[in-house]
Amino acid sequence: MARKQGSHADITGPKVRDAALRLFARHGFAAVSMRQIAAEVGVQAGALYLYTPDKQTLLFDLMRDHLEDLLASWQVPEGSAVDQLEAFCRHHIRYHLDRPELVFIAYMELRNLEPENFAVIEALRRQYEDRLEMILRAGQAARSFDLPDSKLAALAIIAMLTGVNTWYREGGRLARGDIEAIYWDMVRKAVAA
Amino acid sequence: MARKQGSHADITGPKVRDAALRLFARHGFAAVSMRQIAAEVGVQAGALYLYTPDKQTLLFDLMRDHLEDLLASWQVPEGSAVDQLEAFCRHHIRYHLDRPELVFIAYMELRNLEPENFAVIEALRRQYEDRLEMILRAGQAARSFDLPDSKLAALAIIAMLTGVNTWYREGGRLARGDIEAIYWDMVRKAVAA
DNA sequence: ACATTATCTGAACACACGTTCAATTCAAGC
DNA sequence: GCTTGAATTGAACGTGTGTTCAGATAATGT
Repeated sequence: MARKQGSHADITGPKVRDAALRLFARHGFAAVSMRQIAAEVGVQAGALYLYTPDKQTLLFDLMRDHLEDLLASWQVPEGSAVDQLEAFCRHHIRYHLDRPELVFIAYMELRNLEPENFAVIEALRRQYEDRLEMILRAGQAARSFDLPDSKLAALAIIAMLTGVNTWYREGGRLARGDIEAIYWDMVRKAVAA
Repeated sequence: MARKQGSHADITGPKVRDAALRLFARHGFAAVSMRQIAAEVGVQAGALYLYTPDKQTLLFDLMRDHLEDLLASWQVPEGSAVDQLEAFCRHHIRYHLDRPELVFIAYMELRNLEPENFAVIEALRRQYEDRLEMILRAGQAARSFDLPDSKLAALAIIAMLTGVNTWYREGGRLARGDIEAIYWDMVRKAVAA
């Protein structure tokens, strides 16, 4: 009894991705079986292989698309290095709070990637870090920032900002705008000349 | 052929923990089998159950002991809030760089803990965060620090400091003392009045 | 109305999982 | 030298794994 009403590839495909995203984020890639994903979608396990060649690719595609989307979602704006850094910080927080599951997976499941897939993801992440580091270097050249090490500062800032995802809960004590402001305030002071 | 020369419980017990630590850190709890751990120890899988009631407890014991050790390894020293914060930051980096595998597991494998075990670990982590927050509050009361939110600041600082573990490699560009100094510099400025 | 084809099922494959336990081995105590 | 008991093996238990595929189904194009 295949091809029930309204169940087409256009619908099932995204459903598979969504289910995998949700389950991987909650239980971890290794702890989730293809049968669990299939059950979440409402389909038998075999049907998943119409939408992904294997489980590994399912994970890899989620991570790659996430990072490519992150890179595409923001360009360094015109303005001073301070303005650029503020825009970066606010966008980082906003973007990450909007996609907690993707962010979580992209951080936690790196070791479950096969080497060649890992290299791709690593390169994309590096691009993102480099973008921040360029802003920091420019600000340092303009004497707006005082940093002992721009690479470390970039990594430290990203770690700090991404940390928001570990505690933020919808409807909590603070609005997103407040959080952006608080974190931007700390970053601004940390790099200040 | 049991009880080979020199193989006693005093030796095998720690070996099991060490092997589990190493393998969990490298591949993740869910991706490591009891047979792999046993092979690393040089024993059959059944023998592991002389040293742990089950796989879950093996993970939980590693995490609990790590956090209890972390809490025991440092007390808030006498001195100004600034001095206390510096001591905290330097100790945090030092302690975490010395135990990358335990730190990694304690962060990454939280979701593989059964609820009651999770609660224990969560409580220990909270204690550690609270200790930092107390320093920040004291410094704020003394007008040494200017913080919009001491709880967020504590979490942000810990996230930033722990981030060191994601990039630090033995024998790299920077010595540990340099790293401590760089991070402390950023923290100091970030919370400064 | 019929043929086509995208979509899905359900069973099977070979293997791995965590855990248990009777049987075995060997160092130590008497 | 004999008994005891801690340490370990090796096989077994039932269940689950990722993946494949022949066959069934139903919407679509003609």
